[in-house]
Amino acid sequence: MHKLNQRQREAVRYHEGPLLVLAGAGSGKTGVIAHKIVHLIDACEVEPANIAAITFTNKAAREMRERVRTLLGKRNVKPWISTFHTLGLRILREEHEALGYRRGFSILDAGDCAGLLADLMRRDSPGTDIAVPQVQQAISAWKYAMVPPDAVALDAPSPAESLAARCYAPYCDALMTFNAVDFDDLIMGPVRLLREDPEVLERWRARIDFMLVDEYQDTNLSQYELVRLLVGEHQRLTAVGDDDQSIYAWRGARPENIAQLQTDFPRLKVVKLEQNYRSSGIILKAANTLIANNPHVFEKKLWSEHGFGDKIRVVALNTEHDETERIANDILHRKLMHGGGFADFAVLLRSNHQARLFERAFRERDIPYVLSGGRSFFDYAEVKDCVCYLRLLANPDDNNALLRIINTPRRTIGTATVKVLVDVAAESGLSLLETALDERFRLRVSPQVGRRVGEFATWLTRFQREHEATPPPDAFATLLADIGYDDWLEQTAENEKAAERRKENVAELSRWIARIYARDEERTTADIVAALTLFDIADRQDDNADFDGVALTTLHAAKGLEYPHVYLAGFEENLLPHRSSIEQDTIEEERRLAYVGITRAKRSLTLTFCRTRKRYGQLESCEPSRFLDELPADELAWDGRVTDAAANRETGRGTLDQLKRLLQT
DNA sequence: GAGAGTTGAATTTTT
DNA sequence: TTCAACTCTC
Repeated sequence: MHKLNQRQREAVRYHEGPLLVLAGAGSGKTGVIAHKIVHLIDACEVEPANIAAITFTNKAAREMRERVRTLLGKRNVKPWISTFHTLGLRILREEHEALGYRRGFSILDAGDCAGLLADLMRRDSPGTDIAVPQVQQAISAWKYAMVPPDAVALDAPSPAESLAARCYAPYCDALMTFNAVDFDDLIMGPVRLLREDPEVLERWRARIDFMLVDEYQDTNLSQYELVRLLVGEHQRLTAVGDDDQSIYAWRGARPENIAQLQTDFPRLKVVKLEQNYRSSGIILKAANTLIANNPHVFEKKLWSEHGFGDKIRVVALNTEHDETERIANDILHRKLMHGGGFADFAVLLRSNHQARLFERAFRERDIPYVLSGGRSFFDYAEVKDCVCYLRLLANPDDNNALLRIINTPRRTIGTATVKVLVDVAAESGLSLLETALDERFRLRVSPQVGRRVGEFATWLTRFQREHEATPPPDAFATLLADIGYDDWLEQTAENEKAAERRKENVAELSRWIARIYARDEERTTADIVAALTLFDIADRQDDNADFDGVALTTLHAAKGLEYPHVYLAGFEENLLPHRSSIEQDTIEEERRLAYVGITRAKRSLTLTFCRTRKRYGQLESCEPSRFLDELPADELAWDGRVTDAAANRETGRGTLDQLKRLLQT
């Protein structure tokens, strides 16, 4: 506690009513939340289990848990620290019956849902050129805005939206029959229930004495609603956020939820954390000046006790090729001059495709790097297969899972057979697994086919029954042996190396299952599959946590991280701000994105832009970002022949005018 | 079930 | 331009 500054202490100690902590970048907010949890336990005698601290990502939750554990020392108490979705799952698990779900319901990830939707879209409009993600996003948007299928207008202006509207209800119905939920349902379901059932609402309110919400500016409508409902009249809520770091509006985040707090909680107290412990004075000045161009409900200005530091370098390059070379060489040069590791450097990008050139430049120079994003563990086919088997064990109605594995490993059950199975299931109202053993299905296929499908269904049903009481890790091992999965991986892999990798993935999954089971909170197969799905093995990336490489990451993925030396590449119009944001007039969010990028830097910041860049294989001329003009000119050190961004733009405009005039005459 | 050919996307992405 | 994903065919 003595390590905290006065504002931080105030935020920790105040618990009498609703509190909003406006935590600027690098102001130590995780520490504040962690200290507050401990303060509530120690000084306010709140029951640890009745404290709910909610984050957005598993990573944030893990960090929070670790901080709290360090502060608590040897004491073994467990405040509830989880993501929004895990909180939703916790409620749904206990209340699933009220919402019409059966035991062991499945959680479908985005990929599963996309497949399901693609199917529904094909059925509605064969040969449509509307992309699945578009429809998926529209439906997701309705869900997190709490708009039910029957409230959606079918005659939407755009074809994509009206297709989404037509698919919305069937999509929800399909999930219901599969006894499955998607990620949005994990929030929406509990909200619906808490709204409709006062008794359930009371029960959950009684279980939560104090709520803390991290990254509050990222909450969407249904998440805010969940918080509001659970907090109830006693209003013991601490929301921590920064409206200037809201960069997820495009996926439903409502930075206005921050201002909304004042309306919904008139007694709201506001504490601003403005002391920054990360960056040099010049970097903060740049950040402050830039973000001052956005409208604000609460004014905020970062300051620090660090020195003023080096000026911000602005480098103009001719091509994007020059840009990557320049940055790569610069990193090598600096490392040589000042020592330190590669991990002290980060190249921040607006979009993923910018990364490719950097990868090449880094490889040419043997610069180790870590790329953000990338493939998830669960994208591997073999991992998906295994998870589907587990899902099916927990939830025999999970048709989606059954379709994936009915012929994996090969059981000579082809598409034609599956189609008959699906048709009969639709007619009879049975699940696919039940249909497989049903007379009506057998009459429609040849005896051999009927026997093959029947064998599989019988085996699965029996396995399920016999292993109901088996610890899931053991059941999984037996299952793999029964289906001869390792053999199949070997047979189908292109080479030995690939086979080894795939088998290792399965082995790793087994280890995860064992590890989750050992946590003692998740006992059933359904619990474990849910944990796997919501978890996404983010910890894998942490394996490389001590890997010494340059961070090559998007601005979005860099949020919450910090680096001594930051390069912001592509500081150009049409890239930052992005072209589509200019078109859609969402410049403010782009400005916040630039702000997030700038505030990642501790000691040095370099902004680069190119005069030309290839787009769709065509050379286009570029202008420096308008945000360059919004930075304090005195603190910029220009490198390259261009000395003034505004002047540069003027000349560009002048030439354009001349061209226009030429064309007119 | 593999290989060739075609088509489409290039803004951000966690759960 | 370039790559990935999907489709079609044998």
